[in-house]
Amino acid sequence: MFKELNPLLHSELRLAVISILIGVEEADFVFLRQETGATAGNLSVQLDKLARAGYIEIEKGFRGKMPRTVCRITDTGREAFAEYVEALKSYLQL
Amino acid sequence: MFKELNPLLHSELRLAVISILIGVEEADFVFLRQETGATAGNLSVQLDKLARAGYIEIEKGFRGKMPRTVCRITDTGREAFAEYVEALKSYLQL
DNA sequence: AAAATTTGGTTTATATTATAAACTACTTTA
DNA sequence: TAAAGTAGTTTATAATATAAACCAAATTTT
Repeated sequence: MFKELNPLLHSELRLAVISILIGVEEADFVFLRQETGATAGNLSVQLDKLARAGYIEIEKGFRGKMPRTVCRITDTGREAFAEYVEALKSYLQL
Repeated sequence: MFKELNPLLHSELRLAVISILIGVEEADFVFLRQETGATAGNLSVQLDKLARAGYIEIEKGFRGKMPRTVCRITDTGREAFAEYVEALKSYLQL
């Protein structure tokens, strides 16, 4: 009846991050922070969880002299998101 | 950009319960347990949270000699669910 | 050129949540 | 009448989300 909701995606902030990354080539920490309104600490933790799950790739570099963390969604992440949306539909009758 | 997700509804089991109750006149504890696959303890706790929020009504009675807990969604609950679904759409681009 | 502030984060502590395990009270069956 | 089942509740524990505190380097201010 109800499909299981991937707990890694069933989280407001992580879902927002994935939702952003789905639509763009890449996004950096500052941008994600602005778009989601999250605190830096929270964002840092949640990005790490997504990366450990293999749903996103995180690349740390520099823009000029300032550190810059760039995120990209992976194929695994894209798949997981699609499944999550399918599962949700069983709850929302969309 | 992203709408806030009502944390009371953004929970797998509570969402399943509301999803069931949206579609029926009423449902009892045993039925909800079967449909959701939840443990009795978990269901009991989550039903209580939904009731305290005014999202469902709980009526305790008897069927013959056995206790029977019947649940019904309220207008408040229906509204909250509709808003939750709308909010979700901002994450899922549905 | 120090000192203070800002930027871009990470780590750690805390509060909340979800969940299962343990328990209660009563009923049915052997 | 003892054992097992039914219908739940309460409590303990583990997992989670989140913010607060922190850090290092860069930039700005005085």
